[in-house]
Amino acid sequence: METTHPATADLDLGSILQALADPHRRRVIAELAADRSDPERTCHSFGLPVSKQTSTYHFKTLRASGLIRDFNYGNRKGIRLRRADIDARFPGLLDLLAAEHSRTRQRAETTP
Amino acid sequence: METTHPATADLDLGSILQALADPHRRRVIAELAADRSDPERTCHSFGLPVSKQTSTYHFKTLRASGLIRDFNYGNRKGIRLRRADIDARFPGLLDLLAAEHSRTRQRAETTP
DNA sequence: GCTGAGGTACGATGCAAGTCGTACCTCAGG
DNA sequence: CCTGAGGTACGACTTGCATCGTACCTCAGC
Repeated sequence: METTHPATADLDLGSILQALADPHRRRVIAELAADRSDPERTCHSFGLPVSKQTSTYHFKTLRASGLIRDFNYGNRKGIRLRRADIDARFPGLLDLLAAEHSRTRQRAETTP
Repeated sequence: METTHPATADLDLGSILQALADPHRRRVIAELAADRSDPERTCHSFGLPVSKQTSTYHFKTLRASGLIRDFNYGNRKGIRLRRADIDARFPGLLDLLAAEHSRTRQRAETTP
């Protein structure tokens, strides 16, 4: 089964902003954006407080918007941030999310 | 009647991204972001293809998210982009929207 | 070749968001 | 002091979105 990802030139700011409007999806992208090593991660490694089906839905939305690319290994799946593509089309966007992520973590540590 | 605007420190990226997820609102902010002279504009100067009530709703949403500030003159009203505040909290965000705005205009001129 | 973990497909549901109708407010200008 | 343009308040309606239940798929490892 081939998962379809939009081409770099087809990345649409509207779709991306709509994808980032959801707190869960924004958290995922912020976490990915903050890690400059861009590792391949699994869906459930983010610990989203939702069911499996909902998780699938969110990651599908992220893929359709072009923010992530996913790899299907059958019983496992890997996702990776499309950093180069996003930086090329929307420079600064990922920096914003990374900054927000570190600010959120800081607040979480300060007020336990 | 006092319209309440969030303080600069209270600007929330979630609210802002949600506000920018709507095409009409994004168009307004992109247009404002592209004009570096930051003029005070009226609501209907954007020519949104919606009714008066819906327009009120959208501008209220934009104000609540902290993207714009509005001034009530009774029978007239002015709105202005909170550029300094946004640049301070989310540097690069308005540049993204401005770039998108110019790209949209270019495409509109190329394919009439 | 079963089993189980990870993931998908389809459908249903509950709630929020965008839209508009009606009615009302506010001031500038005749 | 009317009138009209710009704007708001409240309520109703409709659509879309996030969520989950049930059922099914795919591969690794035993």
